[in-house]
Amino acid sequence: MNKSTLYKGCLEPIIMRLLKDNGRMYGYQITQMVKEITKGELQITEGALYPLLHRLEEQGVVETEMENIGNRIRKYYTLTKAGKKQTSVAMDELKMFMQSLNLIVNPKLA
Amino acid sequence: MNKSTLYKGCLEPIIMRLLKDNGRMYGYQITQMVKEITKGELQITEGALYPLLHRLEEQGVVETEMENIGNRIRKYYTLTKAGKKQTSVAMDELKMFMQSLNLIVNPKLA
DNA sequence: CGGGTATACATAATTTTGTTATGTATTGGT
DNA sequence: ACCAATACATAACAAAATTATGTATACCCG
Repeated sequence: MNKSTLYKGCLEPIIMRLLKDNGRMYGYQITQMVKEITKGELQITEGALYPLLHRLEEQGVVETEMENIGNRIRKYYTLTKAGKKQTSVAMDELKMFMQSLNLIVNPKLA
Repeated sequence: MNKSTLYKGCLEPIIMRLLKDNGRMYGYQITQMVKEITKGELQITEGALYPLLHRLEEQGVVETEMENIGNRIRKYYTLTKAGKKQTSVAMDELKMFMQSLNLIVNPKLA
């Protein structure tokens, strides 16, 4: 009965959205921002995030830059041009989905 | 790029919600009602629905009755008492999740 | 009357995707 | 010295959906 499983399927568009808004982000930063924005409701696990980011890179949705912060490495992700287009589409779909969810959860509005 | 994959993880609460609203439903009816309510946006596949219903029955969330319609059989599902309680919890979680999604997709409201 | 579509169930093989666990390594506070 | 936070990564596993398939009745159309 773990509520966190709800976002299965939505994780990808969520990440894409954050990247679109913030331009350039690294993985850990994404997990923290999601936690912050949702007041701790959504917690993205690293085991879900990193493989997803790698997949998006393979697909040409994002591109990466490494940056050294002191002796520590950060891997920054940015949406490619194609990735931005895909994000727009994904956002439309996500919004439609949210409306659909709403219609089901809130049938009185029908 | 199938938008339908978005509801992965939300299917169970969606079904529970419909059962709570409509009292007694059969599988095919559920697929049709979801399609109708969401104007064709959400299409639940049978391969996802039936195993889910069976799981819910095993877990004591729903109980079933067979009914003969002509020569055809319908299997009706109803929430058990425990199932109704779980549905309330699931709805709270789903609403929280929807709010979280909103915060991410609609950051301007922050 | 034959064929396609809708109704209505079910399940198996496969794929996708997330959880859990683990590993490495730096940084900073106490 | 030690623990928590930062920051990456990946492997083993589990859950849950897709896709494909199967069975069977009912109904409409040409």
